Amino acid sequence: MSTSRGRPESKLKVLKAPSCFECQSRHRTEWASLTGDDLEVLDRAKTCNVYEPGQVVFYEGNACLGIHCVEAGSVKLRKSGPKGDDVVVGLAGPGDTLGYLAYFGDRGYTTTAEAMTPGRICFVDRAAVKALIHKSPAVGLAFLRRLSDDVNRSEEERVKALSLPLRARAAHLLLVLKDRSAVADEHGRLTIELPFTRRDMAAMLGTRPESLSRLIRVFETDGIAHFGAREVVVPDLDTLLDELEAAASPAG
Amino acid sequence: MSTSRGRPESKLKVLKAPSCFECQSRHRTEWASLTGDDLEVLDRAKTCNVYEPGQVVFYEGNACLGIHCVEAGSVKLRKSGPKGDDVVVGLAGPGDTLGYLAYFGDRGYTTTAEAMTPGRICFVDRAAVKALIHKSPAVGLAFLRRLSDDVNRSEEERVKALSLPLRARAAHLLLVLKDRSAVADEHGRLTIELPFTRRDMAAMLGTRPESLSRLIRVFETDGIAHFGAREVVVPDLDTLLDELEAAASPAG
DNA sequence: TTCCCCGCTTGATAAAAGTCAAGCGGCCCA
DNA sequence: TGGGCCGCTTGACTTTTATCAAGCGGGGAA
Repeated sequence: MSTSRGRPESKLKVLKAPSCFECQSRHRTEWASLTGDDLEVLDRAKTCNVYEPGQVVFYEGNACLGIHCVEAGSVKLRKSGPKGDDVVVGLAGPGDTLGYLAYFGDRGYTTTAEAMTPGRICFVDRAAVKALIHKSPAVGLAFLRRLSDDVNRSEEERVKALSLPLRARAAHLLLVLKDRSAVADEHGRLTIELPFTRRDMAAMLGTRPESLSRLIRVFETDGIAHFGAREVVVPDLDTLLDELEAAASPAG
Repeated sequence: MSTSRGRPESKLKVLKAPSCFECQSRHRTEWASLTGDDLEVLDRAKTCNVYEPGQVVFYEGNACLGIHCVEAGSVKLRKSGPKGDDVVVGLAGPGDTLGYLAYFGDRGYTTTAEAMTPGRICFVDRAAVKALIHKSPAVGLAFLRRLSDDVNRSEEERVKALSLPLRARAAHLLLVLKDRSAVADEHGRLTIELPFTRRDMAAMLGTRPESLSRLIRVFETDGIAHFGAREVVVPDLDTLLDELEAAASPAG
Protein backbone atom coordinates (compact mmCIF):
# COMPACT_ATOMS: atom_id res chain seq x y z
CA MET A 1 0.00 0.00 0.00
CA SER A 2 2.96 2.31 0.62
CA THR A 3 6.05 2.13 -1.61
CA SER A 4 5.15 0.75 -5.02
CA ARG A 5 1.68 1.51 -6.28
CA GLY A 6 2.06 -0.84 -9.25
CA ARG A 7 -0.92 -1.66 -11.40
CA PRO A 8 -4.14 -2.65 -9.68
CA GLU A 9 -3.45 -6.32 -10.53
CA SER A 10 -6.75 -8.07 -9.97
CA LYS A 11 -8.02 -5.63 -7.37
CA LEU A 12 -10.81 -8.01 -6.46
CA LYS A 13 -9.26 -10.60 -4.23
CA VAL A 14 -11.27 -13.74 -3.74
CA LEU A 15 -10.80 -15.28 -0.34
CA LYS A 16 -12.07 -18.56 0.95
CA ALA A 17 -10.76 -18.17 4.46
CA PRO A 18 -13.54 -16.37 6.40
CA SER A 19 -16.38 -18.48 7.66
CA CYS A 20 -20.03 -17.64 8.16
CA PHE A 21 -19.81 -19.47 11.47
CA GLU A 22 -17.41 -16.89 12.81
CA CYS A 23 -18.76 -13.86 10.98
CA GLN A 24 -19.51 -11.15 13.54
CA SER A 25 -21.83 -9.35 11.12
CA ARG A 26 -24.02 -12.30 10.26
CA HIS A 27 -26.23 -11.88 13.32
CA ARG A 28 -27.44 -8.60 11.91
CA THR A 29 -28.27 -10.09 8.50
CA GLU A 30 -31.29 -12.00 7.32
CA TRP A 31 -29.26 -15.19 7.80
CA ALA A 32 -29.16 -14.60 11.54
CA SER A 33 -31.56 -17.45 12.28
CA LEU A 34 -29.55 -20.10 10.46
CA THR A 35 -27.81 -22.81 12.44
CA GLY A 36 -26.20 -26.19 11.88
CA ASP A 37 -26.68 -27.67 8.44
CA ASP A 38 -28.40 -24.61 7.02
CA LEU A 39 -25.53 -22.40 8.07
CA GLU A 40 -23.20 -24.93 6.55
CA VAL A 41 -25.01 -24.54 3.23
CA LEU A 42 -24.59 -20.78 3.40
CA ASP A 43 -20.94 -21.06 4.35
CA ARG A 44 -20.14 -23.37 1.49
CA ALA A 45 -22.07 -21.34 -1.06
CA LYS A 46 -20.59 -17.96 -0.23
CA THR A 47 -17.66 -16.36 -1.98
CA CYS A 48 -15.78 -13.70 -0.11
CA ASN A 49 -14.39 -10.60 -1.83
CA VAL A 50 -12.22 -7.74 -0.65
CA TYR A 51 -12.98 -4.25 -1.92
CA GLU A 52 -11.07 -1.01 -2.01
CA PRO A 53 -12.70 2.45 -1.87
CA GLY A 54 -14.30 3.33 -5.18
CA GLN A 55 -14.61 -0.25 -6.32
CA VAL A 56 -18.01 -1.20 -7.64
CA VAL A 57 -19.75 -4.25 -6.21
CA PHE A 58 -22.45 -4.28 -8.88
CA TYR A 59 -23.87 -1.95 -11.49
CA GLU A 60 -27.44 -0.74 -11.85
CA GLY A 61 -29.14 -2.63 -14.64
CA ASN A 62 -26.85 -5.63 -14.61
CA ALA A 63 -28.29 -9.09 -14.08
CA CYS A 64 -28.50 -10.17 -10.46
CA LEU A 65 -26.78 -13.48 -9.81
CA GLY A 66 -27.33 -13.61 -6.09
CA ILE A 67 -27.25 -11.68 -2.85
CA HIS A 68 -24.31 -9.82 -1.35
CA CYS A 69 -23.52 -9.60 2.31
CA VAL A 70 -21.44 -6.82 3.85
CA GLU A 71 -19.10 -8.20 6.49
CA ALA A 72 -16.98 -5.09 6.88
CA GLY A 73 -16.71 -1.67 5.30
CA SER A 74 -19.35 0.71 4.06
CA VAL A 75 -21.06 0.89 0.73
CA LYS A 76 -22.85 3.62 -1.20
CA LEU A 77 -25.93 2.80 -3.27
CA ARG A 78 -26.43 5.06 -6.28
CA LYS A 79 -29.27 5.28 -8.73
CA SER A 80 -29.18 7.15 -12.01
CA GLY A 81 -31.89 9.77 -12.04
CA PRO A 82 -34.16 10.95 -14.87
CA LYS A 83 -31.40 13.33 -15.88
CA GLY A 84 -27.95 11.89 -16.35
CA ASP A 85 -27.08 12.53 -12.72
CA ASP A 86 -26.51 9.94 -10.04
CA VAL A 87 -28.35 10.14 -6.77
CA VAL A 88 -27.27 8.36 -3.62
CA VAL A 89 -30.30 6.48 -2.35
CA GLY A 90 -28.76 4.56 0.50
CA LEU A 91 -25.76 3.51 2.53
CA ALA A 92 -24.94 0.03 3.72
CA GLY A 93 -22.57 -1.28 6.37
CA PRO A 94 -21.64 -4.47 8.18
CA GLY A 95 -24.63 -6.77 8.54
CA ASP A 96 -26.48 -5.33 5.57
CA THR A 97 -27.36 -7.45 2.58
CA LEU A 98 -27.35 -6.04 -0.94
CA GLY A 99 -29.08 -7.01 -4.14
CA TYR A 100 -32.10 -8.66 -2.54
CA LEU A 101 -34.34 -6.16 -4.27
CA ALA A 102 -33.18 -7.31 -7.69
CA TYR A 103 -33.21 -10.91 -6.57
CA PHE A 104 -36.79 -11.01 -5.35
CA GLY A 105 -38.06 -8.66 -8.02
CA ASP A 106 -36.43 -10.86 -10.64
CA ARG A 107 -34.86 -7.98 -12.52
CA GLY A 108 -31.50 -6.27 -12.88
CA TYR A 109 -29.89 -4.45 -10.01
CA THR A 110 -31.83 -1.29 -9.29
CA THR A 111 -28.81 0.56 -7.93
CA THR A 112 -25.05 0.70 -8.33
CA ALA A 113 -23.19 -0.36 -5.19
CA GLU A 114 -19.79 1.20 -4.62
CA ALA A 115 -17.44 0.60 -1.74
CA MET A 116 -16.64 3.75 0.23
CA THR A 117 -14.07 2.19 2.53
CA PRO A 118 -11.94 -0.95 2.37
CA GLY A 119 -14.11 -3.88 3.28
CA ARG A 120 -15.16 -7.44 2.77
CA ILE A 121 -18.37 -8.38 1.01
CA CYS A 122 -19.49 -11.95 0.49
CA PHE A 123 -21.63 -13.23 -2.31
CA VAL A 124 -24.27 -15.95 -2.21
CA ASP A 125 -25.53 -17.22 -5.53
CA ARG A 126 -29.18 -17.55 -6.55
CA ALA A 127 -29.36 -21.30 -6.13
CA ALA A 128 -28.12 -21.19 -2.56
CA VAL A 129 -30.47 -18.34 -1.65
CA LYS A 130 -33.38 -20.23 -3.12
CA ALA A 131 -32.46 -23.39 -1.24
CA LEU A 132 -32.09 -21.54 2.06
CA ILE A 133 -35.39 -19.75 1.71
CA HIS A 134 -37.19 -22.98 0.99
CA LYS A 135 -35.50 -24.74 3.89
CA SER A 136 -35.95 -21.99 6.40
CA PRO A 137 -39.12 -19.86 6.50
CA ALA A 138 -37.42 -17.54 8.99
CA VAL A 139 -35.07 -16.35 6.27
CA GLY A 140 -37.97 -15.45 4.00
CA LEU A 141 -39.70 -13.66 6.84
CA ALA A 142 -36.53 -11.75 7.63
CA PHE A 143 -36.37 -10.51 4.04
CA LEU A 144 -40.07 -9.65 4.13
CA ARG A 145 -39.39 -7.62 7.21
CA ARG A 146 -36.42 -5.94 5.62
CA LEU A 147 -38.31 -5.05 2.45
CA SER A 148 -41.20 -3.78 4.50
CA ASP A 149 -38.82 -1.49 6.37
CA ASP A 150 -37.38 -0.32 3.07
CA VAL A 151 -40.78 0.57 1.62
CA ASN A 152 -41.63 2.39 4.79
CA ARG A 153 -38.45 4.40 4.85
CA SER A 154 -38.66 5.19 1.18
CA GLU A 155 -42.26 6.41 1.39
CA GLU A 156 -41.47 8.60 4.36
CA GLU A 157 -38.56 10.11 2.50
CA ARG A 158 -40.71 10.65 -0.53
CA VAL A 159 -43.37 12.50 1.41
CA LYS A 160 -40.68 14.61 3.08
CA ALA A 161 -39.05 15.35 -0.25
CA LEU A 162 -42.40 16.58 -1.53
CA SER A 163 -43.59 18.61 1.39
CA LEU A 164 -40.57 20.00 3.22
CA PRO A 165 -38.50 22.99 2.16
CA LEU A 166 -34.81 22.57 1.49
CA ARG A 167 -33.76 23.74 4.91
CA ALA A 168 -35.85 21.11 6.67
CA ARG A 169 -34.78 18.39 4.26
CA ALA A 170 -31.17 19.17 5.02
CA ALA A 171 -31.82 19.05 8.77
CA HIS A 172 -33.52 15.70 8.27
CA LEU A 173 -30.57 14.34 6.32
CA LEU A 174 -28.22 15.31 9.13
CA LEU A 175 -30.46 13.50 11.59
CA VAL A 176 -30.38 10.37 9.47
CA LEU A 177 -26.61 10.52 9.17
CA LYS A 178 -26.41 11.08 12.91
CA ASP A 179 -27.97 7.68 13.55
CA ARG A 180 -25.32 6.20 11.34
CA SER A 181 -22.18 7.79 12.72
CA ALA A 182 -22.52 10.27 15.54
CA VAL A 183 -19.84 10.85 18.16
CA ALA A 184 -20.74 13.07 21.09
CA ASP A 185 -18.19 14.94 23.19
CA GLU A 186 -18.61 15.88 26.83
CA HIS A 187 -20.65 18.99 26.02
CA GLY A 188 -23.19 17.11 23.91
CA ARG A 189 -21.67 18.35 20.65
CA LEU A 190 -22.20 15.79 17.93
CA THR A 191 -19.68 15.08 15.23
CA ILE A 192 -21.23 13.40 12.22
CA GLU A 193 -19.40 11.92 9.28
CA LEU A 194 -20.38 13.16 5.83
CA PRO A 195 -19.46 10.35 3.48
CA PHE A 196 -20.30 12.34 0.33
CA THR A 197 -19.15 15.19 -1.77
CA ARG A 198 -21.22 18.36 -1.68
CA ARG A 199 -22.42 17.52 -5.14
CA ASP A 200 -23.81 14.19 -3.94
CA MET A 201 -25.42 15.78 -0.92
CA ALA A 202 -27.05 18.37 -3.11
CA ALA A 203 -28.48 15.63 -5.34
CA MET A 204 -29.79 13.76 -2.30
CA LEU A 205 -31.53 16.93 -1.16
CA GLY A 206 -32.93 17.65 -4.59
CA THR A 207 -31.05 20.89 -5.05
CA ARG A 208 -27.91 22.33 -6.70
CA PRO A 209 -24.47 22.50 -5.15
CA GLU A 210 -24.69 26.31 -5.17
CA SER A 211 -27.89 26.29 -3.16
CA LEU A 212 -26.47 23.77 -0.73
CA SER A 213 -23.39 25.89 -0.29
CA ARG A 214 -25.54 28.87 0.59
CA LEU A 215 -27.64 26.80 2.96
CA ILE A 216 -24.51 25.63 4.73
CA ARG A 217 -23.52 29.22 5.30
CA VAL A 218 -26.93 29.94 6.79
CA PHE A 219 -26.65 26.92 9.09
CA GLU A 220 -23.24 28.16 10.19
CA THR A 221 -24.37 31.69 10.97
CA ASP A 222 -27.46 30.38 12.75
CA GLY A 223 -25.25 28.13 14.85
CA ILE A 224 -27.18 25.05 13.82
CA ALA A 225 -24.27 23.11 12.38
CA HIS A 226 -20.65 23.66 11.43
CA PHE A 227 -19.43 22.00 8.27
CA GLY A 228 -16.04 20.57 7.57
CA ALA A 229 -15.10 18.92 4.32
CA ARG A 230 -16.21 15.48 5.39
CA GLU A 231 -17.91 16.05 8.72
CA VAL A 232 -20.47 18.18 10.51
CA VAL A 233 -20.43 19.37 14.08
CA VAL A 234 -23.84 19.92 15.64
CA PRO A 235 -23.49 21.91 18.88
CA ASP A 236 -27.01 21.19 20.06
CA LEU A 237 -29.25 18.45 18.79
CA ASP A 238 -32.41 20.24 19.90
CA THR A 239 -31.60 23.23 17.75
CA LEU A 240 -31.36 20.90 14.77
CA LEU A 241 -34.62 19.20 15.68
CA ASP A 242 -36.26 22.60 15.89
CA GLU A 243 -35.56 23.04 12.18
CA LEU A 244 -37.88 20.15 11.43
CA GLU A 245 -40.52 21.29 13.88
CA ALA A 246 -40.45 24.76 12.40
CA ALA A 247 -41.21 23.36 8.97
CA ALA A 248 -44.02 21.22 10.35
CA SER A 249 -45.81 24.08 12.07
CA PRO A 250 -44.71 27.46 10.72
CA ALA A 251 -46.99 29.25 13.20
CA GLY A 252 -45.45 27.65 16.29
CA MET B 1 -80.18 2.61 -2.17
CA SER B 2 -82.88 4.63 -3.91
CA THR B 3 -85.92 5.92 -2.02
CA SER B 4 -85.16 6.29 1.66
CA ARG B 5 -81.64 7.36 2.57
CA GLY B 6 -82.20 6.57 6.22
CA ARG B 7 -79.32 6.51 8.68
CA PRO B 8 -76.15 4.66 7.73
CA GLU B 9 -77.21 1.73 9.95
CA SER B 10 -74.14 -0.44 10.24
CA LYS B 11 -72.63 0.74 6.99
CA LEU B 12 -70.13 -2.09 7.09
CA LYS B 13 -71.98 -5.15 5.94
CA VAL B 14 -70.30 -8.43 6.70
CA LEU B 15 -71.01 -11.07 4.11
CA LYS B 16 -70.12 -14.70 4.17
CA ALA B 17 -71.43 -15.54 0.74
CA PRO B 18 -68.52 -14.89 -1.68
CA SER B 19 -65.95 -17.60 -2.02
CA CYS B 20 -62.23 -17.41 -2.72
CA PHE B 21 -62.72 -20.30 -5.12
CA GLU B 22 -64.87 -18.17 -7.37
CA CYS B 23 -63.16 -14.84 -6.80
CA GLN B 24 -62.17 -13.37 -10.15
CA SER B 25 -59.64 -11.05 -8.54
CA ARG B 26 -57.77 -13.70 -6.60
CA HIS B 27 -55.57 -14.67 -9.52
CA ARG B 28 -54.00 -11.26 -9.42
CA THR B 29 -53.26 -11.46 -5.70
CA GLU B 30 -50.43 -13.09 -3.82
CA TRP B 31 -52.82 -15.99 -3.12
CA ALA B 32 -52.92 -16.85 -6.82
CA SER B 33 -50.86 -19.99 -6.40
CA LEU B 34 -53.09 -21.53 -3.74
CA THR B 35 -55.14 -24.60 -4.61
CA GLY B 36 -57.10 -27.33 -2.86
CA ASP B 37 -56.70 -27.46 0.89
CA ASP B 38 -54.64 -24.30 1.11
CA LEU B 39 -57.27 -22.35 -0.75
CA GLU B 40 -59.84 -23.86 1.55
CA VAL B 41 -57.92 -22.47 4.53
CA LEU B 42 -57.95 -19.01 2.95
CA ASP B 43 -61.62 -19.24 2.10
CA ARG B 44 -62.61 -20.23 5.59
CA ALA B 45 -60.42 -17.62 7.24
CA LYS B 46 -61.55 -14.64 5.19
CA THR B 47 -64.25 -12.20 6.17
CA CYS B 48 -65.87 -10.23 3.40
CA ASN B 49 -66.89 -6.59 3.81
CA VAL B 50 -68.76 -4.16 1.62
CA TYR B 51 -67.62 -0.55 1.51
CA GLU B 52 -69.17 2.69 0.35
CA PRO B 53 -67.20 5.64 -1.02
CA GLY B 54 -65.44 7.51 1.75
CA GLN B 55 -65.49 4.60 4.14
CA VAL B 56 -62.19 3.84 5.78
CA VAL B 57 -60.80 0.31 5.62
CA PHE B 58 -58.06 0.98 8.15
CA TYR B 59 -56.36 3.94 9.75
CA GLU B 60 -52.68 4.82 9.70
CA GLY B 61 -51.12 3.93 13.02
CA ASN B 62 -53.72 1.39 14.07
CA ALA B 63 -52.65 -2.15 14.89
CA CYS B 64 -52.64 -4.50 11.94
CA LEU B 65 -54.71 -7.61 12.54
CA GLY B 66 -54.27 -9.18 9.13
CA ILE B 67 -54.20 -8.59 5.41
CA HIS B 68 -56.96 -7.11 3.26
CA CYS B 69 -57.79 -8.19 -0.23
CA VAL B 70 -59.61 -5.98 -2.72
CA GLU B 71 -62.14 -7.98 -4.71
CA ALA B 72 -63.92 -5.04 -6.28
CA GLY B 73 -63.79 -1.25 -6.08
CA SER B 74 -60.88 1.12 -5.78
CA VAL B 75 -59.10 2.34 -2.70
CA LYS B 76 -56.99 5.38 -1.90
CA LEU B 77 -53.97 5.06 0.38
CA ARG B 78 -53.18 8.19 2.37
CA LYS B 79 -50.28 9.02 4.62
CA SER B 80 -50.11 11.96 6.96
CA GLY B 81 -47.12 14.10 6.07
CA PRO B 82 -44.71 16.01 8.31
CA LYS B 83 -47.16 18.87 8.32
CA GLY B 84 -50.73 18.05 9.23
CA ASP B 85 -51.61 17.42 5.60
CA ASP B 86 -52.52 14.09 4.06
CA VAL B 87 -50.72 12.88 0.98
CA VAL B 88 -52.05 10.17 -1.32
CA VAL B 89 -49.27 7.66 -1.74
CA GLY B 90 -51.07 4.99 -3.71
CA LEU B 91 -54.19 3.59 -5.27
CA ALA B 92 -55.39 0.02 -5.10
CA GLY B 93 -57.95 -1.92 -7.11
CA PRO B 94 -59.26 -5.45 -7.62
CA GLY B 95 -56.53 -8.01 -7.06
CA ASP B 96 -54.48 -5.78 -4.78
CA THR B 97 -53.77 -6.72 -1.21
CA LEU B 98 -53.54 -4.11 1.55
CA GLY B 99 -51.86 -3.98 4.90
CA TYR B 100 -49.07 -6.43 4.10
CA LEU B 101 -46.55 -3.72 4.82
CA ALA B 102 -47.75 -3.38 8.39
CA TYR B 103 -48.12 -7.13 8.71
CA PHE B 104 -44.59 -8.06 7.67
CA GLY B 105 -43.04 -5.03 9.29
CA ASP B 106 -44.82 -5.91 12.51
CA ARG B 107 -46.06 -2.39 13.15
CA GLY B 108 -49.20 -0.33 12.80
CA TYR B 109 -50.67 0.46 9.42
CA THR B 110 -48.42 2.88 7.62
CA THR B 111 -51.26 4.40 5.61
CA THR B 112 -54.96 5.09 5.85
CA ALA B 113 -57.00 3.14 3.30
CA GLU B 114 -60.22 4.74 2.13
CA ALA B 115 -62.69 3.37 -0.39
CA MET B 116 -63.20 5.65 -3.40
CA THR B 117 -65.97 3.61 -5.01
CA PRO B 118 -68.40 1.00 -3.72
CA GLY B 119 -66.56 -2.27 -3.42
CA ARG B 120 -65.89 -5.47 -1.61
CA ILE B 121 -62.75 -6.03 0.43
CA CYS B 122 -62.02 -9.25 2.26
CA PHE B 123 -59.98 -9.62 5.39
CA VAL B 124 -57.63 -12.44 6.35
CA ASP B 125 -56.44 -12.52 9.93
CA ARG B 126 -52.83 -12.82 11.06
CA ALA B 127 -53.06 -16.45 12.08
CA ALA B 128 -54.36 -17.55 8.70
CA VAL B 129 -51.74 -15.51 6.84
CA LYS B 130 -49.02 -17.02 8.96
CA ALA B 131 -50.31 -20.52 8.37
CA LEU B 132 -50.56 -20.02 4.62
CA ILE B 133 -47.07 -18.60 4.35
CA HIS B 134 -45.61 -21.49 6.27
CA LYS B 135 -47.54 -24.02 4.19
CA SER B 136 -46.87 -22.47 0.84
CA PRO B 137 -43.50 -20.88 0.03
CA ALA B 138 -44.98 -19.48 -3.19
CA VAL B 139 -47.13 -17.11 -1.14
CA GLY B 140 -44.10 -15.76 0.69
CA LEU B 141 -42.25 -15.35 -2.59
CA ALA B 142 -45.22 -13.54 -4.11
CA PHE B 143 -45.17 -11.06 -1.24
CA LEU B 144 -41.40 -10.69 -1.55
CA ARG B 145 -41.92 -9.89 -5.19
CA ARG B 146 -44.66 -7.43 -4.38
CA LEU B 147 -42.62 -5.63 -1.76
CA SER B 148 -39.66 -5.54 -4.07
CA ASP B 149 -41.81 -3.86 -6.71
CA ASP B 150 -43.05 -1.41 -4.11
CA VAL B 151 -39.56 -0.41 -3.02
CA ASN B 152 -38.59 0.01 -6.63
CA ARG B 153 -41.54 2.19 -7.49
CA SER B 154 -41.17 4.26 -4.38
CA GLU B 155 -37.48 4.91 -4.94
CA GLU B 156 -38.07 5.93 -8.53
CA GLU B 157 -40.77 8.31 -7.41
CA ARG B 158 -38.52 9.70 -4.75
CA VAL B 159 -35.72 10.41 -7.18
CA LYS B 160 -38.19 12.03 -9.57
CA ALA B 161 -39.67 14.12 -6.78
CA LEU B 162 -36.19 15.36 -5.97
CA SER B 163 -34.85 16.05 -9.41
CA LEU B 164 -37.73 16.99 -11.69
CA PRO B 165 -39.45 20.37 -11.83
CA LEU B 166 -43.14 20.63 -11.12
CA ARG B 167 -44.15 20.55 -14.76
CA ALA B 168 -42.38 17.27 -15.39
CA ARG B 169 -43.68 15.75 -12.17
CA ALA B 170 -47.21 16.58 -13.25
CA ALA B 171 -46.64 15.01 -16.66
CA HIS B 172 -45.31 11.94 -14.94
CA LEU B 173 -48.35 11.71 -12.69
CA LEU B 174 -50.63 11.81 -15.70
CA LEU B 175 -48.64 8.99 -17.29
CA VAL B 176 -49.00 6.90 -14.14
CA LEU B 177 -52.75 7.55 -14.01
CA LYS B 178 -52.96 6.71 -17.69
CA ASP B 179 -51.78 3.15 -17.00
CA ARG B 180 -54.54 2.89 -14.46
CA SER B 181 -57.52 4.19 -16.38
CA ALA B 182 -56.96 5.40 -19.92
CA VAL B 183 -59.61 5.26 -22.61
CA ALA B 184 -58.52 6.12 -26.16
CA ASP B 185 -60.89 7.37 -28.83
CA GLU B 186 -60.46 6.84 -32.57
CA HIS B 187 -58.08 9.80 -32.90
CA GLY B 188 -55.73 8.57 -30.20
CA ARG B 189 -57.05 11.07 -27.67
CA LEU B 190 -56.72 9.66 -24.19
CA THR B 191 -59.26 10.26 -21.46
CA ILE B 192 -57.84 9.66 -18.01
CA GLU B 193 -59.76 9.56 -14.77
CA LEU B 194 -58.58 11.87 -11.99
CA PRO B 195 -59.74 10.24 -8.78
CA PHE B 196 -58.64 13.16 -6.59
CA THR B 197 -59.45 16.70 -5.73
CA ARG B 198 -57.06 19.39 -6.92
CA ARG B 199 -55.89 19.73 -3.35
CA ASP B 200 -54.88 16.07 -3.22
CA MET B 201 -53.18 16.25 -6.59
CA ALA B 202 -51.22 19.28 -5.47
CA ALA B 203 -50.05 17.42 -2.37
CA MET B 204 -49.00 14.43 -4.48
CA LEU B 205 -46.95 16.76 -6.66
CA GLY B 206 -45.43 18.54 -3.71
CA THR B 207 -46.94 21.90 -4.49
CA ARG B 208 -49.90 24.13 -3.55
CA PRO B 209 -53.34 24.10 -5.13
CA GLU B 210 -52.72 27.62 -6.51
CA SER B 211 -49.58 26.52 -8.29
CA LEU B 212 -51.29 23.44 -9.67
CA SER B 213 -54.14 25.55 -10.92
CA ARG B 214 -51.70 27.77 -12.79
CA LEU B 215 -49.87 24.77 -14.18
CA ILE B 216 -53.13 23.37 -15.48
CA ARG B 217 -53.76 26.59 -17.35
CA VAL B 218 -50.30 26.33 -18.92
CA PHE B 219 -50.95 22.73 -19.95
CA GLU B 220 -54.24 23.84 -21.51
CA THR B 221 -52.75 26.69 -23.52
CA ASP B 222 -49.85 24.49 -24.61
CA GLY B 223 -52.32 21.88 -25.79
CA ILE B 224 -50.70 19.20 -23.66
CA ALA B 225 -53.78 18.25 -21.67
CA HIS B 226 -57.31 19.49 -21.05
CA PHE B 227 -58.63 19.25 -17.55
CA GLY B 228 -62.15 18.54 -16.45
CA ALA B 229 -63.20 18.33 -12.83
CA ARG B 230 -62.49 14.63 -12.53
CA GLU B 231 -60.80 13.74 -15.81
CA VAL B 232 -58.05 14.80 -18.20
CA VAL B 233 -58.03 14.58 -21.95
CA VAL B 234 -54.61 14.15 -23.53
CA PRO B 235 -54.80 14.83 -27.28
CA ASP B 236 -51.41 13.36 -28.04
CA LEU B 237 -49.44 11.06 -25.80
CA ASP B 238 -46.15 11.98 -27.45
CA THR B 239 -46.59 15.62 -26.56
CA LEU B 240 -47.02 14.58 -22.94
CA LEU B 241 -43.98 12.33 -23.09
CA ASP B 242 -41.98 15.22 -24.51
CA GLU B 243 -42.57 17.05 -21.23
CA LEU B 244 -40.57 14.43 -19.41
CA GLU B 245 -37.85 14.29 -22.06
CA ALA B 246 -37.54 18.05 -21.96
CA ALA B 247 -36.85 17.93 -18.24
CA ALA B 248 -34.32 15.13 -18.67
CA SER B 249 -32.26 16.94 -21.28
CA PRO B 250 -32.99 20.68 -21.28
CA ALA B 251 -30.67 21.20 -24.25
CA GLY B 252 -32.57 18.84 -26.54
C1' DT C 1 -85.65 28.04 -4.14
C1' DT C 2 -82.20 30.43 -1.80
C1' DC C 3 -78.24 30.73 0.85
C1' DC C 4 -73.98 29.21 2.40
C1' DC C 5 -69.96 26.58 2.39
C1' DC C 6 -66.14 24.84 0.15
C1' DG C 7 -63.18 23.83 -3.50
C1' DC C 8 -61.15 26.01 -7.17
C1' DT C 9 -59.21 29.85 -9.62
C1' DT C 10 -56.98 34.36 -10.25
C1' DG C 11 -54.04 38.31 -9.28
C1' DA C 12 -50.34 40.70 -6.84
C1' DT C 13 -46.38 40.23 -4.30
C1' DA C 14 -42.69 38.00 -1.65
C1' DA C 15 -39.54 34.33 -0.95
C1' DA C 16 -36.93 30.47 -2.48
C1' DA C 17 -34.19 28.20 -5.60
C1' DG C 18 -31.97 27.82 -10.16
C1' DT C 19 -28.73 29.64 -13.57
C1' DC C 20 -24.72 31.83 -15.28
C1' DA C 21 -20.19 33.38 -14.51
C1' DA C 22 -16.15 33.82 -12.02
C1' DG C 23 -12.74 32.99 -8.49
C1' DC C 24 -10.45 30.24 -4.81
C1' DG C 25 -7.82 26.35 -3.19
C1' DG C 26 -6.48 21.61 -2.62
C1' DC C 27 -4.72 17.61 -4.84
C1' DC C 28 -2.72 14.95 -8.31
C1' DC C 29 0.60 14.48 -11.73
C1' DA C 30 4.33 15.81 -14.53
C1' DT D 1 7.95 22.37 -7.51
C1' DG D 2 4.75 24.10 -10.73
C1' DG D 3 0.59 23.74 -13.43
C1' DG D 4 -3.86 22.33 -14.25
C1' DC D 5 -7.98 20.05 -13.01
C1' DC D 6 -11.86 19.66 -10.11
C1' DG D 7 -14.81 20.52 -6.40
C1' DC D 8 -16.48 24.10 -3.79
C1' DT D 9 -17.92 28.79 -2.96
C1' DT D 10 -19.60 33.41 -4.03
C1' DG D 11 -22.09 37.07 -6.46
C1' DA D 12 -25.57 38.88 -9.64
C1' DC D 13 -29.58 37.92 -11.85
C1' DT D 14 -33.70 35.13 -13.54
C1' DT D 15 -37.17 31.86 -12.94
C1' DT D 16 -40.08 29.28 -10.23
C1' DT D 17 -43.01 28.67 -6.49
C1' DA D 18 -45.27 30.11 -2.18
C1' DT D 19 -48.14 33.31 0.18
C1' DC D 20 -51.84 36.41 0.88
C1' DA D 21 -56.18 38.14 -0.50
C1' DA D 22 -60.19 38.04 -3.12
C1' DG D 23 -63.73 36.36 -6.18
C1' DC D 24 -66.38 32.69 -8.66
C1' DG D 25 -69.52 28.83 -8.87
C1' DG D 26 -71.52 24.31 -7.85
C1' DG D 27 -73.79 21.24 -4.47
C1' DG D 28 -76.13 20.51 -0.28
C1' DA D 29 -79.18 21.97 3.46
C1' DA D 30 -82.83 24.75 5.30
